[in-house]
Amino acid sequence: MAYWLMKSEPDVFSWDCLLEDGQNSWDGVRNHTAKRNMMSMKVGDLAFFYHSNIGREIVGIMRVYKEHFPDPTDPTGKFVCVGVKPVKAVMPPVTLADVKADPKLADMALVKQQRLSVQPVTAAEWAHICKKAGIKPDQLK
DNA sequence: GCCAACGTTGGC
DNA sequence: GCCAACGTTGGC
Repeated sequence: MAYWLMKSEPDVFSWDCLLEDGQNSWDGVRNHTAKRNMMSMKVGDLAFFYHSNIGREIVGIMRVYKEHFPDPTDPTGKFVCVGVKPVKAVMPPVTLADVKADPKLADMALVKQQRLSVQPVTAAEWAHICKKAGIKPDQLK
């Protein structure tokens, strides 16, 4: 069981779009580190949905329901995507400013590797953010 | 809109 | 294989 954080610009694909669709293929990633992370994902892993650029905040939690497969939007066939489903909204959202202001979260890739769009989250970071957001582990079943 | 960080490309 | 040039991401 691993934890992740995945970024999307909300004017391209938002948390509300995911809710509306019920599920989504996380395609369009063109970075090899992000690709490696997606290839490590297992069914049942949980991920924060982060709105980059506009909002700059964690707005939801989703679950991996389909492990990596070739990204249909990649003509070179080099990149992969995973299937995700929404689990729970993070409301109010946990903002980037919140994360930066919290010493326990200072080492998050979100802060240290600004441009990485699919990144691992440690169990401690995951638990801490959920606690901030008032989300209990049994709400993520 | 600016620009820092950083990934990629291509000449050598 | 190095590195300068260039493109993209994403915070501010």
